[in-house]
Amino acid sequence: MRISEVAERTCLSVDTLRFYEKIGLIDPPPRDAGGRRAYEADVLGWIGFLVQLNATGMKQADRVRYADLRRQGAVTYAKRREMLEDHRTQVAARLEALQATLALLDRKVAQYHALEQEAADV
Amino acid sequence: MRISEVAERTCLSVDTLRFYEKIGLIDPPPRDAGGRRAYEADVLGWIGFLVQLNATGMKQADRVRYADLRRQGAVTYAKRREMLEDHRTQVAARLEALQATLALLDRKVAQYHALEQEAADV
DNA sequence: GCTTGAGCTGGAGTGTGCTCCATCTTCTAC
DNA sequence: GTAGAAGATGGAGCACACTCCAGCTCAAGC
Repeated sequence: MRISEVAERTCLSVDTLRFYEKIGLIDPPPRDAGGRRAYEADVLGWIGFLVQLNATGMKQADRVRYADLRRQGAVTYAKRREMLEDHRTQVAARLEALQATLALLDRKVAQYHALEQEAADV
Repeated sequence: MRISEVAERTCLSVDTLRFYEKIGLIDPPPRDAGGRRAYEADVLGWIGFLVQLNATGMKQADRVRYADLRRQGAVTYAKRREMLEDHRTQVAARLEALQATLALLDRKVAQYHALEQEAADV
């Protein structure tokens, strides 16, 4: 798979993929005869997971650390599990905050509806 | 209330409060005899709401816009309600994404537990 | 064989949202 | 009345996570 195809399938840009490789999030893929990156299909799952970690607020430095641990294989299972458990805690907290804000927004919207009605009644 | 007290109560820094004032998120408060900001207590609720909007991903430019509308009074009720409804939609989407990731993290953690167990059994 | 487009590299630039700094004034406590 | 903390201002600097650029190579189609 060429880099443009990976970009399309992951909804990342070509530049971002090269950037992720540069900082160690993605392993350098093999190259074709012309020196171009030739990705294996299985990179898509990994990138998808990275995107999800990113979207849920895991910092780049931590994602790099996780990628490093993954590269080291089975001996880092426990450390990787701990990282994911920590992140889980963060995500759960953010989830609660988001739910609280959702409720607040609903109250505010209802308030504005009432105020608009009042103004219209005058 | 002096700026340090507002900072403490809102968990924002003094610098951030002055920055928020500069970009129009907070109205310039009256000053005391020595030229220092003397905040009214009711600013705390507003700042708390701003913090919540920020924490749930509303952009600074949009918060500034909301603050501007608020400053204009009752004639902007409908616009403000629309902004909050739009943000509600965003928050709901992020909530779903977070829930999906939470489930994924749980699966991954369970997988790692199993893998660690396997490794220990060898 | 020439054009066009994709890809390559190293490095500079960008937007967001603060955060820090130098320098000055003012208040409080001793 | 002096030291030291807190506050003020304008502007520079920073961290994060990309994003873009110049200048080059390579491959495929006409």
